[in-house]
Amino acid sequence: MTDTGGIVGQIARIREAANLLIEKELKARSIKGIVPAHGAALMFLFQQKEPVPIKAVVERIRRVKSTVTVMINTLEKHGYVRKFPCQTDSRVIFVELTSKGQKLRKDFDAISTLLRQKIYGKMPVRDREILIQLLSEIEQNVQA
Amino acid sequence: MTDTGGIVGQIARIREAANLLIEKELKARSIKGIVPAHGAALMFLFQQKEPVPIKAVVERIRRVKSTVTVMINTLEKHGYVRKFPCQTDSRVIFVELTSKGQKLRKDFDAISTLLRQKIYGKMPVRDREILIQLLSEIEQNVQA
DNA sequence: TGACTATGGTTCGAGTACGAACTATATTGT
DNA sequence: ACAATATAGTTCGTACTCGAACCATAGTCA
Repeated sequence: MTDTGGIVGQIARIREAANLLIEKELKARSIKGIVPAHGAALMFLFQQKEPVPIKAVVERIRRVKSTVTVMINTLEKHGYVRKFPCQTDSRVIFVELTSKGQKLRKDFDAISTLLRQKIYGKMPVRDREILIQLLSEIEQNVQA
Repeated sequence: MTDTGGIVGQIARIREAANLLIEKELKARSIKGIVPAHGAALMFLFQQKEPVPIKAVVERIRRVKSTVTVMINTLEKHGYVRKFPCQTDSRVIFVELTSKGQKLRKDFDAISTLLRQKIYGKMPVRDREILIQLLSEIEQNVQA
């Protein structure tokens, strides 16, 4: 976030404001122990029918495995997920949502929707499409 | 970062890629102990002719004072800034760049320019303006 | 089979980040 | 002048995040 005036600063500010809004909504719903950083992991777990290895989470959420280890532990400590070792390969540990974790789903969907509504406001659909398109372009550029 | 597919996820990814690029450039220049998060504080200090109270940094960089305290300490430990107490009001601590800190300026400007070039790539100026405009719009929306 | 390597997770150290509690010094109001 | 309050910074506890080192276990290959 080097250029306060530039586009990178702008993007950083938007992201922070979005996170703030998410935190506010979580608090409003009395959801304890969850922060925006958990979003990607929970989203991924919502989609799973079966327990998944921690490795699978690592691959999906673009975080280093040491980060995922402690994140899963935090989630476990708060009772949202459960961990247990794989029987056939004792190196792997499976994770799954508890019923308490499953219950987060509706709130997450609601918060996502709310966030999108708030962020776009009254922006016409045409402009939204243009914005997404231009963002895709710079996403490609910056990752290349 | 709840919606991986949505605009918030996209923005989060762009920001992360930008930070990665900054870190890569810092490493390429053998600059040690500096991370993207320091950017805003350094940028602010570059603009000052005189030492400034820590309070001033807090107000500028949108970080809580406890965060700034430790950040300044880290910067000090690495020799980029110096701290000393105010003579007239002994509650306040002044900060200023050391000569080592001053030397970062050119690198920061260079990295900022590089980042902007990379992020925009070959995008026409007209599109850049539209993008900034639309981002300003959602920045307003999300902060409201 | 037995050594070497690859893989899955955890641990550690350092840094960002926050909020709450705390210290010390100023300022204000009576 | 003194009590109450405001202000400036620090400290503490918790969590994310990374990279490096570390442990097991699994797989390979000679």
